[in-house]
Amino acid sequence: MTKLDAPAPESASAPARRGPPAKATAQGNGDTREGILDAAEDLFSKHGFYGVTIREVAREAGVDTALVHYYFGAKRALFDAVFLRRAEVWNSERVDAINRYARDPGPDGMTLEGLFEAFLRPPFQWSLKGGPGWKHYAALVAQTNANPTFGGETMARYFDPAIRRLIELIQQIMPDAREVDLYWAWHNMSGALTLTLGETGRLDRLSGGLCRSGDLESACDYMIRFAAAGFRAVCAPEGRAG
Amino acid sequence: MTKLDAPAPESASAPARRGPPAKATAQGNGDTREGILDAAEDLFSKHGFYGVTIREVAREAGVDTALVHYYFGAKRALFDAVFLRRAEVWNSERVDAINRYARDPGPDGMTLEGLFEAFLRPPFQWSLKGGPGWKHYAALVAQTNANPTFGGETMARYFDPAIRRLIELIQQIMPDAREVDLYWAWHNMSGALTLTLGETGRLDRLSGGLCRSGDLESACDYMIRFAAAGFRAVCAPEGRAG
DNA sequence: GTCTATAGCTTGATAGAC
DNA sequence: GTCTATCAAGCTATAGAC
Repeated sequence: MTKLDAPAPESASAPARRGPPAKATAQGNGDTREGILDAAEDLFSKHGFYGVTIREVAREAGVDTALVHYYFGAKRALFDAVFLRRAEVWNSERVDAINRYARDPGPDGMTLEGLFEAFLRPPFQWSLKGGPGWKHYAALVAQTNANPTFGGETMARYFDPAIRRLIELIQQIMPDAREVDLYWAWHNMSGALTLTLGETGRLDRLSGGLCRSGDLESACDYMIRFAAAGFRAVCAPEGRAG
Repeated sequence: MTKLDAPAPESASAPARRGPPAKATAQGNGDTREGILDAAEDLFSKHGFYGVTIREVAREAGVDTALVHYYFGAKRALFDAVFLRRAEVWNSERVDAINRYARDPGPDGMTLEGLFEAFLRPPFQWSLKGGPGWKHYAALVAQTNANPTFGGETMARYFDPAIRRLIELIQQIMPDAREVDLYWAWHNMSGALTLTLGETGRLDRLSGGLCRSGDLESACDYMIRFAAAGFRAVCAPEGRAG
């Protein structure tokens, strides 16, 4: 069982490593570190933590296995480093977007569609236009969110505050909504978001090519309309609000 | 890369194994075989294919590792056997349910809510009351659906026909809906279903205990209302139908 | 910083006694 | 059918030269 238990995630007060730099230093070769993270991000997103070996990461990064340990220590620390690298920008950007929208929603005031547009578009845009790293990261987040073992603390620390802020703003639009309904509605939306960002290709096959998993522009448009209607149905029955 | 490539799934024309029984034989001890499948199902659903070792499966099943290979051959074949065991009953039951509903929808005719109730309730009920094996299986399906590498062929073979039948019946309710819209709407609903059946516990933490992942009765109720409204918004804009 | 070399262990799978 | 015993290969991680 030992191996299957989730290895201890990066702890706040951990010594973490022996001597090497936790981040790229001024004189040090930051490219090597970033290259290892890129390779690990790619592989972890496709095969999961246990489906990737340090050797494969090293090979894809074009470095030696010892170097991976030199920079990141244990394998789990490498995973956490991958996950953390983009977590903050990912979430701060969409929180900024909904806060901007709340400040200046336009003449008609805030709508669920407008709010979701602000909240969802950034991750979709990163995935589409941020380069392959961001696409891999999106898939990694999707996979991690669907897995109870990994990233529990990290997901909660970085992602939950963003979601809570979103729900606060939804409450401004639907002041009579019950909180429990809001969370369940979010859960439905979150599942859709997760599956979409994974780009598994299942929809392509199911639809006989009619839909493409990679068409994230469409996916985002559909999700906004689908979720807004879903929230209204679940949180504002009998025309209470919304 | 070799290890990471998806091992060949159970092929239709494969010899598969050397001598041992592919299924429980009359005189053979079917309990052992089933016990191995139960253990593997549990572990795979929690840690994924690469996160589980044959030794752990054997230990949890209370048998020797050699016996696992005796019954199932390679590790991937064991995974496929786990996945296949409940796939047919899982899907045939929900297809039967929607077909029954389509034949006798009640006085008001078919509704999206009624159809989704018929389609969604069976897997939720299995997960709630079918014993731990069914709960593990639900989580395994959820995880597999979200992963591009595994179960591609198996998922398509057993699950896609059921979904296509569901979409056919939705088309009877919303005859003017465009097919592409129906598939994208399904995709949103599928993501919610997947995340819910995984019971990851993320929602419990996010909501501060207000919602419980294990409360599948509520989860199903919410999903039906959320998805029905979502389908209408996406597939029947401007009150075309539905 | 980057490498070679290797320790120390675990893995999937098999051979063969019973 | 079930076990013991074992193999070859692969793994993470480290020590130490440069």
